[in-house]
Amino acid sequence: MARSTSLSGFTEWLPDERLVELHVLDTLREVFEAHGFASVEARAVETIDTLLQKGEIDKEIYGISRLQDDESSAKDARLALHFDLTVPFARYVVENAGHLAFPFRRYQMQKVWRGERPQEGRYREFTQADIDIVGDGALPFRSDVEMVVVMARALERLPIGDFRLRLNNRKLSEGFYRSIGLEDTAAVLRAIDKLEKIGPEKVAAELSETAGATREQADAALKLAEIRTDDTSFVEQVRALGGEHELLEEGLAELTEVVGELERRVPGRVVADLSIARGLDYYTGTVCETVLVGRESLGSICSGGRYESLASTGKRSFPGVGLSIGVTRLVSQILKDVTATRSVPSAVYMTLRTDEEWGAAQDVADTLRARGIAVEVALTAEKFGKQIRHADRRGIPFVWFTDAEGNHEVKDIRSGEQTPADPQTWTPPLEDAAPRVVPVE
RNA sequence: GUGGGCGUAGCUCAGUCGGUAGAGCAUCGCGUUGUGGUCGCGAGGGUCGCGGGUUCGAAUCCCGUCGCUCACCCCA
Repeated sequence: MARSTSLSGFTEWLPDERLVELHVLDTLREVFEAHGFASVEARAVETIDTLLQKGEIDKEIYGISRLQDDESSAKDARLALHFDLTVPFARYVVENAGHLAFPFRRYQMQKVWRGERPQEGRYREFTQADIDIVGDGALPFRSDVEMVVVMARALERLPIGDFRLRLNNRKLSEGFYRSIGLEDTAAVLRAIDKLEKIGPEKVAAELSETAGATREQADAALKLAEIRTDDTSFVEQVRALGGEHELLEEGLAELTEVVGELERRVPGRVVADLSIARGLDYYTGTVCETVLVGRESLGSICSGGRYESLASTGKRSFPGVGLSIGVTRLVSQILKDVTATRSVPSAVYMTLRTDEEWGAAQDVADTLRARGIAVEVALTAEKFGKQIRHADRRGIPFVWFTDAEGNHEVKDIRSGEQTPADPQTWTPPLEDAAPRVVPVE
C-alpha cells in the first residue's frame, strides 16, 4: 500500500473545498476593509517567552528547532509557532508602535498551530481571521460596539445559516460577584464558564471549593448566569437580583449599548448571555462567543472581547478589543451545506483539433483572457469526446471548437447547445464567469 | 495525557470455522474509427497499516507498534 496517510488535524482541502474556503476569506476581507481595517501579517514564529506572556501556560505549543542543533544555537531564544493571532499582534504593536497611527484597526488572516488532540472542528493547524482595534493609552468603548457589529455583518455574508453572538460583559459579572461578597472573581468566572458543560450542581460545588462561596452566594451567581435575553431586558433581570457596585453599573451600561446597537444594525443575531465568561483569559469588559444555530456542540466559531492591556511597553499601554473567527472550523461545517459550482476557475475549455494548432488555440484563449474570461487549453489533441469529458469532469461550462477554416463554435456543456462564436465578443453568462458557492442540491 | 472504536483496491465497505482476496462506485478500453453524459461488454488496480509469534497454511488467532477516529481536557 505504502500510502502516506493524512496527518490528523492538518486539513488539506480538495480544490472545490478550497474554493469554499477562499470564498469565506474573500468575503471576510471585503467586509473588514469596508470598515477600514488594514491587513497585517505576522511571522509564524515567536519566541517561547513571548507566547507564554499572557499566562496561557498550558497551551500546547509547537516548538521549532533545527534538526541538526549544535551548542551555539542552544543559546538562542527558543522558538515556537504561534497558537493564536492576538499574542503575535500584541508583540507587533509594541515593536511597531512608532509607525502605527492609533487607534489602529487591523485584520489578520493566518494559520495558527495548537498541539491538541484533533476532533471534529478541532485542528492542529487552522486558519484564524481576526479583527482588533488597539488604542494608545485609551480606547473608546465605542470600539467594542463597532467590533461586534462588523463581525456580525461579516458572518451574515457567509453561507453559514443562522448564528448567535452571545455577549456578556466582565465588569457586569465581576461587579455583581463583588456586590454579593465574592472577591475571587477570576475563580467564579472560571466555574461559571463551565455551566453549560457540567450543569449548575457541579458549578455550585466548584464555586464553594475554589471561590469560597456560600450556598446563597453560589445560587446568586448561578441566577445571574441563567439570564439570557435577545434584547436589553436583561437589565431589569439583573436589577431584580439586587446587588450594587460601580463595576456592575458600568458593565450594565456597556452591555446595553452593545446589545442595543447590534440589535439595531444586525437584527436577530444577538443574545445577551450572562453565562459567557471566557475562562481565565485576559478579557476585562465585553466578551463574545458565537455559535451556529443547530450546531451548538461544535463550539464557538468566533469569539473575543475587550482587554484593557493587550500590550505594554514601559509607561505605554495599549488597550484593545478584538474578535477571532475560526475559519477552518467554519469551513469544515459549511462544506456539508454548500459546494463550489466547479473545481477549477476555467469558464472555457479550449479543444485542440491537431497538436500543431496548440499555439493558435492559445491565441484564441488569450483573446478571451484579455476580457477576463478564464480559459484552459487542451494539452493534446485527443478525440473530441475525451476533451469534452475532460471539461465535463471539472465542471467547466463551455467547450470551444475552432475548425480548419478558423471558424469558432462554443458549446454549453450542460445543454449540449453549440453555437458560432466570436472570440472578440463572446462572453459567458455572469453566473458562469467564475466558480460560485451554492447550496448542495 | 486518559479511555473506547477502527486500519482490506482511488472511495465506501464485504470477507463465514484459519485454506494465498471480493462487491459497488470511480478509472481505463471497446461498442460509437474525432462531439461527452445513458446503456452494454471488458480490463487494470491490493506487501490485507507495519513488525513479530502460533500454524502445514494467517486478512482471519496472539503480542507489539504506528496511524486514523470518537469522548474527556481545552479551545477557533
